Amino acid sequence: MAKRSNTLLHGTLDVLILKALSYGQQHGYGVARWIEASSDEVVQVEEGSLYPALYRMERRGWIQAEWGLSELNRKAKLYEITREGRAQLAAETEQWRVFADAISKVLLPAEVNA
Amino acid sequence: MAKRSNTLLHGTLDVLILKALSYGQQHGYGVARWIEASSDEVVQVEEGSLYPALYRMERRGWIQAEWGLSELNRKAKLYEITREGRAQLAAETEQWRVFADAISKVLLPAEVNA
DNA sequence: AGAGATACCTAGATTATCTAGGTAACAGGA
DNA sequence: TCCTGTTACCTAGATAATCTAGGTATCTCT
Repeated sequence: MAKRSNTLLHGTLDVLILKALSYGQQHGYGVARWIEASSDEVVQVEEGSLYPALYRMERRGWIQAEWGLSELNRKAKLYEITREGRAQLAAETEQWRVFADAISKVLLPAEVNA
Repeated sequence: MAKRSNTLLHGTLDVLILKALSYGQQHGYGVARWIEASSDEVVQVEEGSLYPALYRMERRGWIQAEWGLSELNRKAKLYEITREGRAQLAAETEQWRVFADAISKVLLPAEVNA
């Protein structure tokens, strides 16, 4: 709805993709839809960001791809998270937790609900 | 301590600077120290990021600078938040809240403490 | 005299994202 | 049959923020 040129997304797209794939094999398009849906459409995944991210992550060994068919029987590249990817997911999730807590503490000092 | 090449910081440095200045006039170096201290050293503010950010924000009218003296009586450029800066601070704080909530909901679905 | 802290500045590299295009196949309605 | 919308993938180039790695100058303390 709101057009958000998402500078905040920087650095979080990878971990979101890993999270999506942690629930099972999925193709890129599906990963994007999953992220948008489970963030209540707050995060918009542009395809020009998505596919380069998938290549990057495959190159780094966090995910693996194979050609197959989507649920709708269309040609699709199916991605799977690797063991290294799961380790990365855990590490980045923790990093996010620490970072988000820190920023929130600075920005929202009134809401002392930790 | 940990060297964090902070890709997560992307987009949040500006709002942290605005927050720092919302408490009163301050020089760049002091802003950096304040951000680090109040984030419990989680956020490290590199000077190569800080000063370009200050210029950027002054150019956008969010802050205003004048030369003066620091608490230690050294030459320092003192920054003040403008009316537009306060509006920006409010907007970006709200954006952060929405974004952080969304990401946390995706990454930490077990912690349903909202 | 030298080290360390304070305070500022900048060029260039890096890197992730977005813009704005493109292909192809299929479904459904007019 | 045509046309639109959806699914699914891809990429070149632009944009933008940060980091690296230097630099200057002043002051204090040993």
